Amino acid sequence: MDGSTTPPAKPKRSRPVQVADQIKQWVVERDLKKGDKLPNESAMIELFSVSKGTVREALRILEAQGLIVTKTGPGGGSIVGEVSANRARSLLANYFYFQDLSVADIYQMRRALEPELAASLAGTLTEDQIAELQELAERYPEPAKSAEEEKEQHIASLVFHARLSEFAENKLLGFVIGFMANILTDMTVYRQLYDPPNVVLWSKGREHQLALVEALRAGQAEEARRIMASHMQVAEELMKVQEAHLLRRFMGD
Amino acid sequence: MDGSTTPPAKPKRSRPVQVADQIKQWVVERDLKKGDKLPNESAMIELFSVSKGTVREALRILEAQGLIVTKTGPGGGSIVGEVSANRARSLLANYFYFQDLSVADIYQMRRALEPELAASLAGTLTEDQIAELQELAERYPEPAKSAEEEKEQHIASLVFHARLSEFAENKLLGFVIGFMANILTDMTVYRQLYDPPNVVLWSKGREHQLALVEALRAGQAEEARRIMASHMQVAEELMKVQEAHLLRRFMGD
DNA sequence: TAAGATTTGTTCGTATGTATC
DNA sequence: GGATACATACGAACAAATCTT
Repeated sequence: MDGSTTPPAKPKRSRPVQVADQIKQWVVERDLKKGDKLPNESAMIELFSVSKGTVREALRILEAQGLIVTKTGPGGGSIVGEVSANRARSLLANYFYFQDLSVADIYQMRRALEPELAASLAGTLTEDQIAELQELAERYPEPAKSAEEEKEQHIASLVFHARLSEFAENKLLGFVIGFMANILTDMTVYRQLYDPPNVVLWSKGREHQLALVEALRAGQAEEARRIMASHMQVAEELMKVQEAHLLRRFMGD
Repeated sequence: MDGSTTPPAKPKRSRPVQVADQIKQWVVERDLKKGDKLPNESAMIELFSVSKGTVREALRILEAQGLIVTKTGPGGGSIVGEVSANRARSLLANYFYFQDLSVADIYQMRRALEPELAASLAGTLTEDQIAELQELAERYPEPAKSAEEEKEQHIASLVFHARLSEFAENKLLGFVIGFMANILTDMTVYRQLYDPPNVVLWSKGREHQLALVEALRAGQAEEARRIMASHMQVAEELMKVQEAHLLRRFMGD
């Protein structure tokens, strides 16, 4: 006649993840920063009253999420470790492994974001950064002679965008664009080759990248935005001829 | 005089993560799907020639990434588990824990993406979905009387956007928008309250949401885009008065 | 170079918990 | 309730890595 029929809902997390949570809490409470040391294994065994195996499983969990790094030897142990962009990308890619994205989906995002990035980057880059971008854009001065070569050029173009994304002051914007460049690179690498190189699109793409570098150097934000928007259209055409759906990942670091 | 001075680069991953990689490979090779069973512990011990403890640590790694789910008892063991959106958000939030995003950063993204989402949703929603959105938009018909109440309303508004993002056919677009709604919710929850409620902004926000629902129902894509763009401007003003920088997370599930 | 100290890495044996039949 | 099959957890021992002297 009471709520006893409803066993309040039992989360019942296994011991190792409980301990992992406790360790996180321990870290947050003390507001530990990037390189700070965590207690060593034996200390944690006492601290949480669990066995060595359990502590180790908990540490693996945190390590898998990129939250800690563990070293052996004297002065070793676990320390707080900043989650790398690479790791974050891998973890997120595992999610989209199950979601079946299409090329059209990715380009809907790119059309909205890449011009924004270009505009916000205008006039903020150092000479070294500009020079690096220019070098990337100037590679492959000749149109591709084979499908294999076109694949290479396409990947190089994605490197250009990935590098650009790393310069973003807006880390969220930069991450999302870099993530997409990653996905597209994977799709290109594993792609079947059956389309002949498209000289017109190659030529437009190259012109766009070079013009973009100039606009960035000159600090012309709206011009950079316009060029990038146009560039996205061309890039989308190039990709659309590939398989529409595909995104198979599950690994990587 | 040869390469012997360059010990080919030593990845040197610890045994458990090696085993975790091997398990992933085992799964990918067989193209296992969501509920499919993995070998049980003792089988893996033989399969990879490692001890029980090592296998368990490897399993915890995969579990932490959301790739497998483990159950006890007969017929139990580990199965392939689809990474949930929630887990992906948590994992990604851990990355941005170290990146120090600003409100301005997030709104630069929202301005670019939310209108796009609104436009692509016009005319694609079911009556049930429209009704749910309408109900969310109609809550709080009165302006907030206290800072506390305004906080509640703001969170409710973010629920509206989060729900909208779940309807997106473009999973990447939906995920990113949902992720931002999550972040903003956290920021709002932990926010200090010292600003008086702003009646004008409340009124505009409410009108926008209601008008948006109408445009979505009528299938007017460009109208929906326009309304959302306008709505983002208002929402940004509301948020800008808060602390500019903040994003402290490290946990959650 | 070598030895020793420190800390994680790995294994094994055993016992307990839990869900299915 | 009992038997079975599986994960879960503990503890002790030994191996490997790395820093210090």
